[in-house]
Amino acid sequence: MNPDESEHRLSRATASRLSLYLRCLSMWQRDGIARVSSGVIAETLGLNDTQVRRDLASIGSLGRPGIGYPLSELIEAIREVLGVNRSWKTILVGVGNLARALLRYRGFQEQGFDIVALFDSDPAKVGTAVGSLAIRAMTELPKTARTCHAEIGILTVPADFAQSAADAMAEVGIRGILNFAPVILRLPETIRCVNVDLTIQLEQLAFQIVRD
Amino acid sequence: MNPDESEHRLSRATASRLSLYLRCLSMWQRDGIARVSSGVIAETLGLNDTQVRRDLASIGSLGRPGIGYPLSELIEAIREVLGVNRSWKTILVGVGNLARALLRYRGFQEQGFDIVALFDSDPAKVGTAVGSLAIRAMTELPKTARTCHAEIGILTVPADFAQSAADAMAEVGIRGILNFAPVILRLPETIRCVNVDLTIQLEQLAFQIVRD
DNA sequence: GGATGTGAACGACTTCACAGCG
DNA sequence: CGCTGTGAAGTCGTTCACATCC
Repeated sequence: MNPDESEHRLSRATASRLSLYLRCLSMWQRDGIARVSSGVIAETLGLNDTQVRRDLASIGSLGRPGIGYPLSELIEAIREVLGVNRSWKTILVGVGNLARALLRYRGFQEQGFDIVALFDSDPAKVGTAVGSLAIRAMTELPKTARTCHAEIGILTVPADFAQSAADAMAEVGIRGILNFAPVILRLPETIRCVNVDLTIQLEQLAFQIVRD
Repeated sequence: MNPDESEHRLSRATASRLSLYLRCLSMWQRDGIARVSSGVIAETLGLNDTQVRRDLASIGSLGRPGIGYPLSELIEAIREVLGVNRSWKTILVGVGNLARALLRYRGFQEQGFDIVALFDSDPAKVGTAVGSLAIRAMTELPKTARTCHAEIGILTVPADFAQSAADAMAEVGIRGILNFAPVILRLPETIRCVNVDLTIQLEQLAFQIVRD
């Protein structure tokens, strides 16, 4: 909005909380609520209210003293800084149970992640479909991914196939990978990667229980 | 090992990295490697080597100058502080595609997370089985969970059913919940919760791409 | 009174620099 | 020389306290 470039490059800690805010703000928007205060957000998520204000202030002065934040403007502003106020063409490699669970979940589509193609190396799966999406052979990945300008790749393959699938993605201009395989991928510096390792999450849960 | 209580209560940041170390250490163990240095671990994971040494020093002086760390002792020590050098009786509620993906993945079992019972509210599923585990009705949860002393609950139900399923878990002595539903659960202070919200992970990926 | 935004204090985490062992 | 462990310095993130505005 401002003419001056005031993108204060927000910290990763702030960015991950903005996603959380977005979750409860969207919920309240469905409930027809129009305004919200930092105190309510903090209470809901178990955070400090000053922290919420700092995070929200870092994306622009949307709040008004005594009033709070307007819900829809706030949601739009957060979606903008997170980069989800647009559509991301997404491909998925490895159509097992996990992939089917992801495809059934409508939250991705709502947040702009548009899954445009599925790939699998299992010949028995190639040619079948999940919903309205056909499963293609890995050999078709380069051409298909390039023609639909896919930028994000979801990796739901077994561990021993993950690196080669990631390499294939890297070669066709994918800019970010959401990796569910429990391996550490070697990727070019230009490609971002977020790992979802469920064993790690369970270990952290165990740690939190035993440390009490 | 020491007679004095030297549990220096490690930070959450350190704990989450210990899980990462465990991943690559286990990998190297399978490859038959016996020793490892902080530099190699740091390089593999894209971290600073001093940080790796600090983390490892915080769980005991296992390293030897000029030599490195003995792999198997290190793995055992990390598993101990994370609380995964034991078995955790685990129940799962909501047997959809995501649950089937988790059940097929053998990594949980290997790290000591022993899934002992499945529950679902869909009468069509109750009575059927996944692998060797029967799917039970939600009404059986209290008795079953108590008799097998379940301590961890995995929640893979649709969003609108998550809170009530979490309440049911809380009532039977579950100490920690791994929640895959995209909702913020209200839980007693005594119950730990780790949320795996896949939309949040995708948003963080988008953010990392656009911020470059 | 009710709520935001922010300098300043505080605390947590990371990295540097280096002593010391193998 | 290679590598660990750690005081000290530096960086980053959180919380307090309060001026300000509705």
